[in-house]
Amino acid sequence: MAAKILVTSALPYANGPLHLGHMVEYVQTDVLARFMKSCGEKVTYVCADDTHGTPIELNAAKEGVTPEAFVQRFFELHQEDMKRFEIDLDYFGSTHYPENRHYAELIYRRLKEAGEIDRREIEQTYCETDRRFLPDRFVKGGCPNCKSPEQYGDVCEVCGKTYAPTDLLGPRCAICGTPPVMKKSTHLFFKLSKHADELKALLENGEFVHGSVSNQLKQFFEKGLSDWDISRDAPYFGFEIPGEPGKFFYVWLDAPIGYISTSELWAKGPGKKAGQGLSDAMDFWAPEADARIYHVIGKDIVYFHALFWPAVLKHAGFKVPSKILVHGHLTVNGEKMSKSRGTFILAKRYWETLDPAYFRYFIAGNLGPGPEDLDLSLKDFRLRVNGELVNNIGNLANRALTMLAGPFQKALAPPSTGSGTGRALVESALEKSKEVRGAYERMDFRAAVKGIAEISQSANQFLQAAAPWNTVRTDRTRAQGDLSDAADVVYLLGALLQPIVPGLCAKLFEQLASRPLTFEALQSARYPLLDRSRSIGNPAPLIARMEPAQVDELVAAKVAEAATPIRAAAPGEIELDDFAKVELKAGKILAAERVPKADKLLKLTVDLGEGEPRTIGSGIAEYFAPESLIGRNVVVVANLKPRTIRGISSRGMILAAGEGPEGLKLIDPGEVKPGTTVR
RNA sequence: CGCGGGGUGGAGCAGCCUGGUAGCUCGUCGGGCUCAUAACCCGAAGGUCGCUGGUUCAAAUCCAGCCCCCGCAACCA
Repeated sequence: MAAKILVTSALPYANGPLHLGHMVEYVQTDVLARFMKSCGEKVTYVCADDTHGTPIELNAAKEGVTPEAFVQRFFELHQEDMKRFEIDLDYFGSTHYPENRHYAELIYRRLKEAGEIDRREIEQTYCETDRRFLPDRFVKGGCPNCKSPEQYGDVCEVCGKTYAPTDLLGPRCAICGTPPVMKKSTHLFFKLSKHADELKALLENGEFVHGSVSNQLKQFFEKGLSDWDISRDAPYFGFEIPGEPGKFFYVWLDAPIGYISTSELWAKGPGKKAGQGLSDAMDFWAPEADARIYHVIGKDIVYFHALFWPAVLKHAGFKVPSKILVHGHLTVNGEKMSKSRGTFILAKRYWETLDPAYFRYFIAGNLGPGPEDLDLSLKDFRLRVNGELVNNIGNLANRALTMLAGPFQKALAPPSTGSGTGRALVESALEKSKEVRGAYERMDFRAAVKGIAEISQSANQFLQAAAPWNTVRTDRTRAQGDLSDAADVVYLLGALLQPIVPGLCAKLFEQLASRPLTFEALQSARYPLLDRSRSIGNPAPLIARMEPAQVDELVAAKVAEAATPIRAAAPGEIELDDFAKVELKAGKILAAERVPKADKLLKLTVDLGEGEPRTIGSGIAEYFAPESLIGRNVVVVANLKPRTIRGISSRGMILAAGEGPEGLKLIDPGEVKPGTTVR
């Protein structure tokens, strides 16, 4: 192993709160970092907020605050969530810190000196009203391929065709609606295309990424790598490029540089651990540094981390990461997290409702070494965590320790005084713990958890066979010996589980009145593990069972929350006049059809007695078959400001009641003439 | 013919590289036990390993073809 290890999680974008999908990544990284620390490695785990780019700049402007102030709010929230989930970060920084500017400029300068930067004039869409160049996603128009309206400038969501924003039919600025013009601008490019061969070689190296990820990346080489545009024109929230007034570093250039600047802030900061003697980031990042760098990321950003990033680092004279650990995305109840289903679970909502130890255990228990998605099926979640962590492991500790505490006044027995099989139990558990360690080492946490659960089960079986609750009446020495051997296994489990559920293990060690057992100590550990001349502490249940109602609250709470914006927008009481502003009319649905590629949206044609029927978009496709709606009488908010949703110009809103998957009921005014005012 | 991942008892997964009794956890059913968090332990039922064909003494495993699901793109007035 190298002298130092730097572990990172991907930097969360500072324009929203964290959700459970983010937490999967931080849990995974944290388990890895804690495991390596337990092995005695010098590990530093850093993360930071990613603060730059057009979306943040625009969102801040929308709220009338500076981007700095906008970003600061999430900086606090993100750290709170991390802390609640027991993510043991050594440092949490920001890509807007001066240190990050320093490294962004340094890397740029070195790339430039090495001849890696190309200057090219390109033509881009530009909005004269907003006086800004428009990123692809900020231009809307008709798809040049299938003619679907209201598509973004990079890809058609209906037919899947990719194109340039200039190809759009009737393009408009997504911010103000003005048709953009083409305008020339000089941009800076990193000559990525030169480096295809060395990147290919990097991917072939089996350690860098998981096999299925390198397979996925191979397609980029087949298409040929393009040079990478690393500059953006003002206005932009980011760092201005030295010597290039009005040009800023593209957010994806300076975001990963946050890994470097944050590691430096850790090295120099007050949070620095004693005795590690680092002066700055180059102790990790110099090519010759005796260090390993691990990035943990989601599968959505592999392209940046496995291609651009190593090439930039290498040619700027930095160390290339040792490994990119890619995880899949989190689904809830088998589906993508969804706000309308209430399964878009914010981290805060979770920790307000449930102990993060459950989540950490479950996620670790499902994370393999590859980038597969993992599902938080709420029922499985409860059953599995209750069954393994609470009933098997937690109860093992409790049954062994309470009996030692009672009849034996917390005294442990000398080794090998039990029924004779206890020593074998501990020794086989120690043997098994090597497999667990191996699973951790190859980052297969699922296999590690499985091994841990098996050890716990074997100890439960041992107790069941030894039955100290019987032998205590006939052979106290034997009973105490057996219980002490079981306590040894509990102690071992504490070491094995510590990376996953650190808080619970801290309690466990306290109950054993023993110092935390580490993987490092385990290397040379032999029976007996506990100092048998000592007494244990006060046993108590380590973790409570999850009740169905608690788990349901995760989702139920979210359904209420999703509805909140509507309620919050309204004052507690309204005047009659306010209500009078709402024009409710009875309508009859004449036609209903699905909107391609939108699984929640139906396009309805509704007769409101106006001669011309209206088109109304409604997010009810999950609840109603289009055919079943035809002819239905509904209540429509008729004077709602028109809005375009996925290419449909929606003029009105259908009223319906009901929450969750059980169903949604349309409000039916009965058989009245379309256009009748509802009052 | 875009690319990648996957299809194994009700659920989630392992096994496949290096062919040879199909395994684990949860759930279900039955029994045991009672120290412990209404728990713990044991046993049973349940699978033509997506389909078709091929190689082989032998295929979940190797080969060919096909089918299906998921992601790379979103939506929720």
